[in-house]
Amino acid sequence: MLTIGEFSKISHLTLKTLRYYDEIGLLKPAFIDAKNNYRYYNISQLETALLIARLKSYLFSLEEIKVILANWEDAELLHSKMKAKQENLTQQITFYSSLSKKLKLDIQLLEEEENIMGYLDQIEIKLVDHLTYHIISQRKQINTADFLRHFNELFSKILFENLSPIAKPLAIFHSSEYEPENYDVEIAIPLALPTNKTKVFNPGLCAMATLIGSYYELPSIHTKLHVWIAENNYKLNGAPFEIYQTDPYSTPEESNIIEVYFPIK
Amino acid sequence: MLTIGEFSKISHLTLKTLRYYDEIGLLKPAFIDAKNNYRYYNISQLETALLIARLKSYLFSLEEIKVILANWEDAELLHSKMKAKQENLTQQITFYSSLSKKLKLDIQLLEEEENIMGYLDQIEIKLVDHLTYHIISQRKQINTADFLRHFNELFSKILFENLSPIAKPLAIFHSSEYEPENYDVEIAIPLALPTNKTKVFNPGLCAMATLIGSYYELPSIHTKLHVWIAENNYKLNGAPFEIYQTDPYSTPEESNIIEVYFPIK
DNA sequence: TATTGACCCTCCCCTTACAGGAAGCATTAT
DNA sequence: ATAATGCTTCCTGTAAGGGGAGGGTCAATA
Repeated sequence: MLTIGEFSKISHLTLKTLRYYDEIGLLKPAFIDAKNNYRYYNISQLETALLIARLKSYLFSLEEIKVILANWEDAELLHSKMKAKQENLTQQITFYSSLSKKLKLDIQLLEEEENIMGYLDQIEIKLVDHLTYHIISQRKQINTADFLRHFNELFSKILFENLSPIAKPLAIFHSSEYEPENYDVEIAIPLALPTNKTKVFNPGLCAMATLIGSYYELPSIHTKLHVWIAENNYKLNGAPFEIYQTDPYSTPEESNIIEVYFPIK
Repeated sequence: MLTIGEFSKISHLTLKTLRYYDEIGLLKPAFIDAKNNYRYYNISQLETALLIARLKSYLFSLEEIKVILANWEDAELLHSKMKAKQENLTQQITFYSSLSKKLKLDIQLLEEEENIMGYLDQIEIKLVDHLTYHIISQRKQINTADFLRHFNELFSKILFENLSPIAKPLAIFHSSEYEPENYDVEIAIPLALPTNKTKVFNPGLCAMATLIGSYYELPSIHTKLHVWIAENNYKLNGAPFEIYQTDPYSTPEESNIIEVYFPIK
């Protein structure tokens, strides 16, 4: 039997860590003296501690490690978890690599003594008096991560019912705040002929900017439009919407073209 | 002036986030109505929000971003921070890559139906009745991260005073628990002749195992030794120590050779 | 045997960057 | 007038412990 101090010394886990592992049930001491609450560990628990440390070094969470330990006999589980973790790691690596690239570009900009926010000045704004469309649409509260899925849902419906779109698809944003997991969005497709399922979409005068690239630049476009609207003494007049000029499903992220409209007066 | 909801919609920052940024002083609304505490933002603050989001995407902490914003005129500061962050990122990438490699090896082991802890069985333990040394030593509370630095300190002292080592350097561990930032370690070098600065080091009978590879395998060695000592009915008899057969400074981590000794009886 | 120093315990607060929700005003639309 | 939004503050929770306070225990020494 080892005291917690001895166990700590051998396993290279701090006292705090050992007590915490006890608390969350990851590594409970083999024996606890009832009268003074001293923790005592078995020699064999040292190997469990090693295993935990190894899994932790692979960035498993303690919760995951607990599950793995509880099913230690199940080699298949361990195997799949490790496979998943490696997949995870490679994703992290590609994520960091692309970040590193972007950062490098910004550093270059800085070294050429340009402002890193300079790209904002590249965004052009046009006034558009928009056409009237007959649209078929679905309005929903969605998670922004599932946006594409909902898009495709409507697409297949159109195809299935043999309706013919007359213009690119669009999305209208009704949310009154930014809530990425519960976004009030209306996905719509303009049709050539009005039916009992279509409605009229007539936003009137709009300020428009074109976004080329990843969706994550969207706040820049919105900001730019709002600054422009304020500077030119217009007022917002209805829900903003976007028209997708390229298929967001098959187009690589960086060459997406999205037109962003704000109805104004 | 924009209400918090409008600002949220444009900037794609949630209400929670905006209130939090206000709280920590990262992005304070331009105006707060004193009678109802409503927050109102300037249009120009949208660009600040964009900047914050951009820096955040580069994994700067909010605290770092605050510093950068406070010194926005200082282009040199921004440049150095970004350089540092990129250095940081490349380190992360190499770290994840090496992790991924190790993980891959373990997955292979699993697929060959071997236990991933099997390496423990490879560790051989020998009984050694150790020689007596005259050592010159320094005992200190150190941070394990600075271990090598302290080692070199003693080395240069030896060189400077023209003393001749007779055996490899060693370290004796007196800590009663594992405390990586405050580790009670005695670094020692055996000398040929006793002087008034040396003392006798005579650990007696020891169990010994050799660690080849990175320091982070040390808990395995300790565990193995303790299991062995318990199984063979010995008892610990003094502070464990390590003898460095290779120069930890110039040897690549994975081919380090360290002998780990536990005095026993 | 008394004491001292080492060792152990529990409990509470702190960390990051918010999310979730409750309870209660304020404003706006119908 | 009423209802629906919108805004506020306040509390709790997250992962994996670290830091420290305050107090009980153990083993070796005087």
